[in-house]
Amino acid sequence: VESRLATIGLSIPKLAALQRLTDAGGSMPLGQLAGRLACVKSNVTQLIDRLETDGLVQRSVDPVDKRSRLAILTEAGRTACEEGVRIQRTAETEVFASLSQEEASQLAEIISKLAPHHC
Amino acid sequence: VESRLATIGLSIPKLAALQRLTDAGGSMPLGQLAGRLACVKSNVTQLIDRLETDGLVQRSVDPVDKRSRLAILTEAGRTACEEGVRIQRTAETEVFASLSQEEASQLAEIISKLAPHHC
DNA sequence: CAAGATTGAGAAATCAATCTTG
DNA sequence: CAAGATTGATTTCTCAATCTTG
Repeated sequence: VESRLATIGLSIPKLAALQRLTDAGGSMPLGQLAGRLACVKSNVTQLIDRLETDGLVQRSVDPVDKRSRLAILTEAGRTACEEGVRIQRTAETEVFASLSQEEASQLAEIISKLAPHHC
Repeated sequence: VESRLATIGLSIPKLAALQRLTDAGGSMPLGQLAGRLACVKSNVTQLIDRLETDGLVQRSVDPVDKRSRLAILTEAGRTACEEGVRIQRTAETEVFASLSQEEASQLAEIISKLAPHHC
């Protein structure tokens, strides 16, 4: 997955951030993004630094609360996200093709018990 | 797991390296260690750098092949490994206690299909 | 030249400390 | 003061390039 994403300049953490922004309609405060990505705020600060360098995201002061910064998807960011998701889906399909439908259900049930906070 | 290991100055990668060295009787060439840890050689170089700083491992030239360096467990390294394994086992037992015996078997079967190379 | 290891650069993640704003 | 974000330091990991020895 990683090597294929790299061909379009993305990585798993970068794509995850772009997806959360897309889910939220294109922008989100950095703190909220940290919550969605299940990581620490300083991590998001640096991740957005890199995405901003890539031209996929822009920062802007939150008009409502001036302490907060919004991460905003650019047009290039939107495009990269769509292409990244396509690559990701293809790779996932290949990996899980080795499981039967019943095994997939069992796995889902087991994961929900091992990691209840992520479901 | 990580926070508990941190109380004795270890981390998951550090403990993994100490365990592989213990398995091998106390010493191993760095390249071979990289194979066992399923990572790249440069990664092991740095990991052993830190373990050497901690006094848990020592480097030595391989008498057989002078290109190769051996990572050798110190007494402190052996002790830290034992204590780390104890901490790890306790934590794992707690996590998997939420699964039934049948679910544990199903998980083992599923993992063997998803990651055949690691079994 | 190959194989073992190291170095340098960069991505990713965490923590503690700090700065700004509410 | 508390909340949002950033900075600096450290760990971990990868890759490409290099050095040494076989």
